[in-house]
Amino acid sequence: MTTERYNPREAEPRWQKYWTENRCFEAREDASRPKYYVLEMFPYPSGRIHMGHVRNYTMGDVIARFRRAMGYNVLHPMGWDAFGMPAENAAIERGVHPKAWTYENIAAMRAQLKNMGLSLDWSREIATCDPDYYRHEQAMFIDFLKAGLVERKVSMVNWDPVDHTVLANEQVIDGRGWRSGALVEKRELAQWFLKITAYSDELLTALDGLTRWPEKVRLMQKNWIGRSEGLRFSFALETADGKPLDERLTVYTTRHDTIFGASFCAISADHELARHLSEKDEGLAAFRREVAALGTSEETIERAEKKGHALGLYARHPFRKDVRLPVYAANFVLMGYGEGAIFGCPAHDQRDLDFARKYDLPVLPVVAPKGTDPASFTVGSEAFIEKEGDNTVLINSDFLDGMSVPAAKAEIAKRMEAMGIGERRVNFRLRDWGVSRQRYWGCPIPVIHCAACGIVPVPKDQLPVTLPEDASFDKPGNPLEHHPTWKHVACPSCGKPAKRETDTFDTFIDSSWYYARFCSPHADVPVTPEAARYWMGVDQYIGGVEHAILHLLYSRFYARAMTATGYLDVKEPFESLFTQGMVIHETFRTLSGEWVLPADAVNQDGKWVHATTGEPLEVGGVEKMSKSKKNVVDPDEIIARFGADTARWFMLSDTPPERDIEWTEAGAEGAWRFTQRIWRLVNDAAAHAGGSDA
RNA sequence: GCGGGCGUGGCGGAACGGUAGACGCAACGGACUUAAAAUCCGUUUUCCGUAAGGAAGUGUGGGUUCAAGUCCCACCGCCCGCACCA
Repeated sequence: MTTERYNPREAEPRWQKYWTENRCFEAREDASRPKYYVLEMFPYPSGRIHMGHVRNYTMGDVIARFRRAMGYNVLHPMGWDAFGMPAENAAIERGVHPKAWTYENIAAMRAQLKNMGLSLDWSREIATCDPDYYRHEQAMFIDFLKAGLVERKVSMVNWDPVDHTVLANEQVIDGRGWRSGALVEKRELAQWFLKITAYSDELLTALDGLTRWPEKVRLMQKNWIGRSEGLRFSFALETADGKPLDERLTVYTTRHDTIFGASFCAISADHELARHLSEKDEGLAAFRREVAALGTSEETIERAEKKGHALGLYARHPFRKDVRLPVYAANFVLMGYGEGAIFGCPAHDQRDLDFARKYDLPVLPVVAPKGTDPASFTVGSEAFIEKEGDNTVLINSDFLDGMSVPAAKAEIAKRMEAMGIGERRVNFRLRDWGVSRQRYWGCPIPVIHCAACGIVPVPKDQLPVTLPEDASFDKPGNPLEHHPTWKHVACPSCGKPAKRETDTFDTFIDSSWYYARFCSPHADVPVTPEAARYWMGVDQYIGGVEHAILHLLYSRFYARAMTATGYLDVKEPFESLFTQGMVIHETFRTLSGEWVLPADAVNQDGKWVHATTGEPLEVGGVEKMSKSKKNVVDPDEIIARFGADTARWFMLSDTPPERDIEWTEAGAEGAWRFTQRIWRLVNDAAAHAGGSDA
């Protein structure tokens, strides 16, 4: 029995040094051994690692070590998702250059990760803000452009009139810019889009093949893509006094069975027809402005009352000669979905019902439970929506009477197709991916706008288009736009003065292909075919569920786009996905509501008080670690006190990896004792075996 | 509103329809120590009982079954995602 104790402060650096010096974790392609690619979502270099990183990277590390022990050739790389707003905010607030800020943070975090004893291949480290990384992103974008996977179009954006920039939906709080506090406007802006919708169907159906992904994530993506089967058809239009118009009104519906219950049509305020008519109708123009001012945040949508503005036009009912439907511009019709126009059937759609009650439109039920007397079946303030399994039939619907809903849909579709006014159509909720950002700290979009030649891609031999270092951040708006010289270039096509695109890419692009770059991080192509063939796809991907849709969907699209342009030959980048739970911790606050560090809370006779002020404290919930709630625990402190192995052991042993883990002082101490026990066990066994090599 | 998930000791959590609470943490008792830490041994679902033992018990209420934490129905609570998508 030894009385020695394990000293991580001595042992951990010694082993970490050994691993580095002997390049223990550097991966090389080796066709004679089976490969295993384990990847954790790479971090944003905020400056310090947090407990979530510790948990995430420990899980990946254990898998990497396990697979190595099994004889696999393991690739386990690390890099930095290094472009983004916080670096630019630091520049605005503290005058630090985003590049300097970012690389300082990277250095600090790299040291922290090394202290964690992770078996990472640091020879493959990449940072997305490195021109040697983003030049490939630019080259691929140009090829995507040629392949028709990129589009420039005008779209509605959240515009901050004070900061002169587009804001993401998440940056709009209560209709105001999160930074400036200015009321956000909807504005039309020409933006670059990646045509992810070209893959809607495939991204959806291929989900079934991702059997090693969490069901939850697959379902979330499925709902996000949002496939619906319906009918697109058009109404003949006429004026109030019955004069027919040349143009027709095209709508999209999944409830064509309810056509006999239609009592109005509604178009989006942004619909072409509404724009056109508003030129001569000041009331309509005012209505459109009102809708635009409302913003797009969830709360405003929820609170907004259904409102419309009658256009003075009427749509002829396709099957009832005596019926015509008033056409409105309405605030609840979205331009981005379907045709931006609907027919309203109030009896069977709650929104349509609210609208009909407000404008006193007829409510005619056309679907009812089987056996109901059509004459006595009425709809009050709640629309009758049939649920799956309900036994319902069509009523008040001429030739559809008595049919089931699916039969009625089929009949209407058939008739409209025969009449040449409609067609069955599959619609998706998924939109194209707007990737333009009016920001400095991102990858420059490699195109040039020429008055004569239009949009001209930067020739590949002139890549990368690098960011100017001497940008200034003292004015609101895009520093690239303000830069005195950077944007002025000669057109690569005609040589005349032209203007460089000053928008940069959405940083989600950077993270949509980094997994491929890790296969050959120093190559002069995005990824070499040999390396990709050997290492791709990622055998185990690990990260937070908060990326279930955006990052993981974009990456799936990007792999397809790269495959379509010959850069890759893999459609699904991540063969197996694991989403780990969050790290949570107790919270405390004073009676006046200020958050207090858990370390400052002490329990006196069953009551919590502040350790130094003695102020009584309220116990808050156990919540995700966040600076604002002051319940973060710094991994560095834990590693300094107990060593990395203890922190790692606690993260793995306390709670199943997919669930939220509560960080507790007692749990950490328990993990520390356990680490000691293991060490003694091994040390004693070694002593008995006649040697000691701790 | 729509979709999904989860409710078991003080805590993390185990239980092919077959002894509920494995294993671990914490806590408590004991040993060792001048003392503490560490370590080792033991106790630990709740209630009654000195004990032997008994009773209750997996969010709530029903049901299926020889047998239910597990299967079915209804409800309650919490969490997550989407949300005026026609």
